[in-house]
Amino acid sequence: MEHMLYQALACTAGDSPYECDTPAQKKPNEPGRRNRALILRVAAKSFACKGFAAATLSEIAELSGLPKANVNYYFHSKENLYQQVLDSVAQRYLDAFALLNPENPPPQAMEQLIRAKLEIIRKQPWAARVFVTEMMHGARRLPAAHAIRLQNAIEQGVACLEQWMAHGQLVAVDARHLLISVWATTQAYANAGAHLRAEKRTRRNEEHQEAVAHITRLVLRGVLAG
Amino acid sequence: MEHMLYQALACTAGDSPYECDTPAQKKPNEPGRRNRALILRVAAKSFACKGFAAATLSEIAELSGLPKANVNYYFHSKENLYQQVLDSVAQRYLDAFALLNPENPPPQAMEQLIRAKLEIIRKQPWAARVFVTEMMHGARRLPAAHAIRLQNAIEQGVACLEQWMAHGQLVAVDARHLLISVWATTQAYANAGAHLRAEKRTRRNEEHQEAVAHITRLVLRGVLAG
DNA sequence: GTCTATATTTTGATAGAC
DNA sequence: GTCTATCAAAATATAGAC
Repeated sequence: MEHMLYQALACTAGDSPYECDTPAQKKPNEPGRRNRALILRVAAKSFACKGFAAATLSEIAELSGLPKANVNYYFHSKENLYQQVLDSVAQRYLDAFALLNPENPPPQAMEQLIRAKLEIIRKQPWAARVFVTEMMHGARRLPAAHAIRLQNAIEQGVACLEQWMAHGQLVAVDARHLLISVWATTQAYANAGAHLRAEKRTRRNEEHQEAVAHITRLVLRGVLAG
Repeated sequence: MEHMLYQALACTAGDSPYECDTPAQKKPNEPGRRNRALILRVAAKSFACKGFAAATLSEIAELSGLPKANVNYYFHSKENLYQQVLDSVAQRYLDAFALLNPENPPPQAMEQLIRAKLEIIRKQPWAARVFVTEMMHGARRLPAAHAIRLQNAIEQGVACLEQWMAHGQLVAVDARHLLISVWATTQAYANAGAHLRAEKRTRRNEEHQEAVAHITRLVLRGVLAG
């Protein structure tokens, strides 16, 4: 049952005005190179806002300014396009969980985890939401390789928390619950902040730092030993 | 922007084996009475697992053991069926937020809120997940009356938290962040617990009490003054 | 590589017999 | 009220010209 934990680490929120994950970079390489990237960004936003089933290739093509058949030509199928969106953030999540390393002191490690997770959402808000929504629905479309690596990363994270508890560095609570709390809180905050997307970058950075501070304080005060 | 908060208070997780919200009660009233209830329960599960767009009336009808046209006859449209699922839990959520009352002492009030939220999920796990997923996607299908009442309930909750902080009963943090943390943590825990549904009821009650204790401890230790 | 036109499938909804 | 058969719309995917 432990291996089910990773499906529970998900939480998302409402849409917001159209703006893609990364600004369109105009590198006139091969002709299709730019189109692929463009479609991928538009698709991330579409899947994030509407979900896999409700999003349509027609709309993705239209918003990309390309004919519908072009999308199928580049990505072959809706399912594959979706999986490539997942691919574009999966590694970041693995790296984030890897921060829970028994070698590190708990307060810093957990703050780094929170910061890393918020950073993912700041850099790729739409793909990140697709990712957590996918986990939320059982991760059935997540390629098996990613799913297994994620399970391992999460189990290692739990083991790390339990080791800290055994060493008296954390209050002894259910490590799974604690990890869930951290995941859910960061994601929920990110979703609340997503509505502020239209504002200035400086404002967003302020919000971001504020969130790291608040979540870290809330979690660490609740669980730090001594 | 404050009124957007309620869209962020959402978090869900993976599916689990088929089992509906409430056991089928066999009251041979009017012929359609039982069918309506049956369809509603099956639909809640379907919408919860697949989302509005991916769920199909055909499958809902099949799982209900009824012909497809019967569903349309009872509920007229997919949209209306979905809204009736939302209706079946909306009031419980309003009641839960109402527990944040400045008259009450913060620790008890917040524990009651956590307990109430977990209780909703325990009684109507599928409808509850449909509800939070709906809020997560912008609450566009939530009937306007419900949406307005929810906004008010949430704003009153935030005001209550801020009043407690002003009186020094809570550490002064961003009240919105705090409410988000509580919502996200309870929902995430509930989702993690959803996988244990197949087990004995006693085990589930243990899990439930354990969750209330853990979440309350985590939140209150992090935020209680003094 | 790019795009127009189309085939195939699926779904929500209804018409009409019983 | 209940159910079979069907319609109309929409979406994925492909065929094939350029």
